[in-house]
Amino acid sequence: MKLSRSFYERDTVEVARDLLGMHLVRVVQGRRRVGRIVETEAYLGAVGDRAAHSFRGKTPRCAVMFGPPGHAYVYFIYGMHHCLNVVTEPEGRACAVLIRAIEPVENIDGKTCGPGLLCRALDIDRSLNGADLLGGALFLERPRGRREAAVEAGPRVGVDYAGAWALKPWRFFLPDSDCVSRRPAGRPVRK
DNA sequence: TGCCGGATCCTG
DNA sequence: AGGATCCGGCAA
Repeated sequence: MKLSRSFYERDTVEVARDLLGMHLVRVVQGRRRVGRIVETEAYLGAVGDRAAHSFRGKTPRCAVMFGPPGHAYVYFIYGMHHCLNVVTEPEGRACAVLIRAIEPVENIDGKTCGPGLLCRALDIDRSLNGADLLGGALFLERPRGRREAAVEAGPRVGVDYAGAWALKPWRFFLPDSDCVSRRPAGRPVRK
């Protein structure tokens, strides 16, 4: 069942946590590519989050964040990767949730553990920036029989420049998944 | 107009 | 540890 506008129009941290276990669906040439979301991060433009693209106000790149909830904010980074966000909260708050990792469920080729990799696997680029997530090309679904799973939180990845905001535990992931782009801070996992 | 660095990923 | 490789955002 497709997630409704009201699902997105809520507190961003809650949305980020609730998105774990949901299915991300990308339709390419009538074929559904589906992945299970296992890692997200909340970005709160509304409260001055220095790590958020919207922190310094509305610019052409992040304009979609200032729009209505339930739309895709896709940006291009490091000259070679795309990242997918979903816009949250009432219009104008400029908040979004970054989708960082999915597990393959249906018709997925290639790696999907990491924001750039999942966009490559799902053929997501800036042509989808601003796309309505209640439309047919890109949307999220609550899978039937979605099971309860352990959730962990920690600091967001790659935002050390954001000072105190970098410490906020706004990264959420399913620790039981082996498809998490980066382990929590601390010692690397040994085998 | 120029330049600096990034919500990343891969290789060595 | 460092390179790839574009472009957004800010300073000048």
